[in-house]
Amino acid sequence: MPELAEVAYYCSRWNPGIGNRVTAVELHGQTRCFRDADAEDVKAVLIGKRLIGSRTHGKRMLFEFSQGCWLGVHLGMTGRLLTRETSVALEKHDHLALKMNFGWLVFNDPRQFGKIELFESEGLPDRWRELPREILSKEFDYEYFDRILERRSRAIVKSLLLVQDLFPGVGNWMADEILWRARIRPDRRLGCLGEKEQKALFDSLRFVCRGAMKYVAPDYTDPPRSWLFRHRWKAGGVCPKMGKVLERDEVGGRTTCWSSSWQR
DNA sequence: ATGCATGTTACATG
DNA sequence: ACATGTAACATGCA
Repeated sequence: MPELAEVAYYCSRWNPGIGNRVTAVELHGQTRCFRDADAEDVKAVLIGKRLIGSRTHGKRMLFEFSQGCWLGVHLGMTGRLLTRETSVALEKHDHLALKMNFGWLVFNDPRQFGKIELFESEGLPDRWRELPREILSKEFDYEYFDRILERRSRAIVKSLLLVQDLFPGVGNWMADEILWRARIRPDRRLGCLGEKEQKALFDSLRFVCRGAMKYVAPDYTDPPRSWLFRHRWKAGGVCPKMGKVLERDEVGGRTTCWSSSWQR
């Protein structure tokens, strides 16, 4: 589920913990979510620390704790963050739970494609110092975008949009939404895109990211019916522009939805 | 039972 | 070296 705006939403689910101290830690250290972290360290290090703040970058989240302690979270396919009241029991897929005075901060992930990381460093962890430009940042301008496309003429446009080092936060539904709005078929090669199409792709990329942050990030509200999003999964779903049944097939290894009469 | 899922990555292939 | 494709990861749902 979680792409750019969903990640921002889930990150904010832990806001109630900001300023509070971790009094206990429960975790399932043997699960895949701890493949890149020493579970015992996570437990030992976090107890007694105060949550200072959080940030996201694309699909990544970072929580800052006191004394130079940082918790990285990636939600994978089915991860989410939530809070639980102290009185309720933790659930099966609650792989990490931080106890605070008001309840638990919980990381839950049935499929375990998500990931927990622990960093101990004075300032921002190294991993977070050199990240690609964020799509909605001022530095992500057309010149930068053009340079990304320049040397990848053979790449399939949908696959390119999913590369996190280039377009941090874009996932499967956003990529389809972007291409639909730009009227470009997902299986096109970059090399055959015209100047106008490339410009449309850039505008659409920023539009979809901005819209996702506006609609989804605050409270997980779905985008409007004028977006492909609302139609893409329904059997017999129809293109909001053309009123014709949407196509669905695999492109670049991912299930892809597009409107063959609308996209060229 | 079968097929599929909004993610990432190691490995294979060209 | 580079670019793209595939399998694998683990679970739940229709």
